[in-house]
Amino acid sequence: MSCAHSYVPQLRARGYRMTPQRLAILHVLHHSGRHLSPSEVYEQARMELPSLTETTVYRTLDFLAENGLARPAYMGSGRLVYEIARHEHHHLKCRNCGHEMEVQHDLLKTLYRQLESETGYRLTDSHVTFFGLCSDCQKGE
Amino acid sequence: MSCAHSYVPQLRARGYRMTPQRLAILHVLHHSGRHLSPSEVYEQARMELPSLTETTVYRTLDFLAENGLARPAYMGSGRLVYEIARHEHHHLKCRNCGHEMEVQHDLLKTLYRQLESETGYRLTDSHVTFFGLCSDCQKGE
DNA sequence: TTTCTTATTGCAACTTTTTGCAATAATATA
DNA sequence: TATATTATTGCAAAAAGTTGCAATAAGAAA
Repeated sequence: MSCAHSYVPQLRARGYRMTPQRLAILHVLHHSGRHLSPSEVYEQARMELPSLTETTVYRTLDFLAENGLARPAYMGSGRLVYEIARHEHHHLKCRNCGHEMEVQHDLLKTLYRQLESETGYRLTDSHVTFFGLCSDCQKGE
Repeated sequence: MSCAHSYVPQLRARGYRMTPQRLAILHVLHHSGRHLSPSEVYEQARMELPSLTETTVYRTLDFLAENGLARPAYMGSGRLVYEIARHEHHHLKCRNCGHEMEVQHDLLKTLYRQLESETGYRLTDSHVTFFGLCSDCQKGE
């Protein structure tokens, strides 16, 4: 029934369990394909699993992010949103119309290397969201 | 008394007013020199201005950020923290010991240009925080 | 100085997110 | 299949952050 079953092995491998709650939440993220806020996830997942609680949604999203199945992002609302994890990427969002596009992580590789050699840090991850005006909104100025 | 008076012209120029609340909050940010959470700002600013409310702290921090006097950052706690605005910069934080260092914005200039030419966007700003292991914590692995 | 305009604040109610803990249930093992 | 282990959930309460609106006060103008 739910394509979300395909995530079971990834959890098992780390010693975690698949549950109806996680299944429902993964299912919602997987099919939406876009960024969802915790309350959007809650509303949608509740249709499949009415007993689901908000507490569990918050904890599960955090858990999925921690384990690489979901990606958290700050998209400028001041609140964290989540999407299903695919390839590693970042976001570029228009301050005017809200249009979003993905920025491939490869574009940051050079910067990562540069930072590592300058600081001695070994980089593991980052929170990156760029803001600007998309080409359409630039015309309308 | 408060060095924060030096911020008055920046507000006036934009048609805003200086108030005891803003003065107290700017003073706290200015002297701490590090990232503070809204509740830390509240606690400290209240010593100067006991009548200050939390609502005002949230609104003022947002206002100062909006007007370039403070800089907001997501430092991995999931919550927004603020520091007084100096030059434009980003942050690099150790996932292990929490040590933070600044990343000069110049380092991102090339990336900005590259993004602009590839996407057609005109970049205005970004939320950027890098995470990794500092050199000390790498040794201890 | 006094008056006027409106930016700003405080209050109270509300929404969002987090936390501790006891109860539950997913899986390994017998 | 039954039992044991412990990851996971739900509940209730707390903490963090937001919003609408009437009252206040900063600064411009008279």
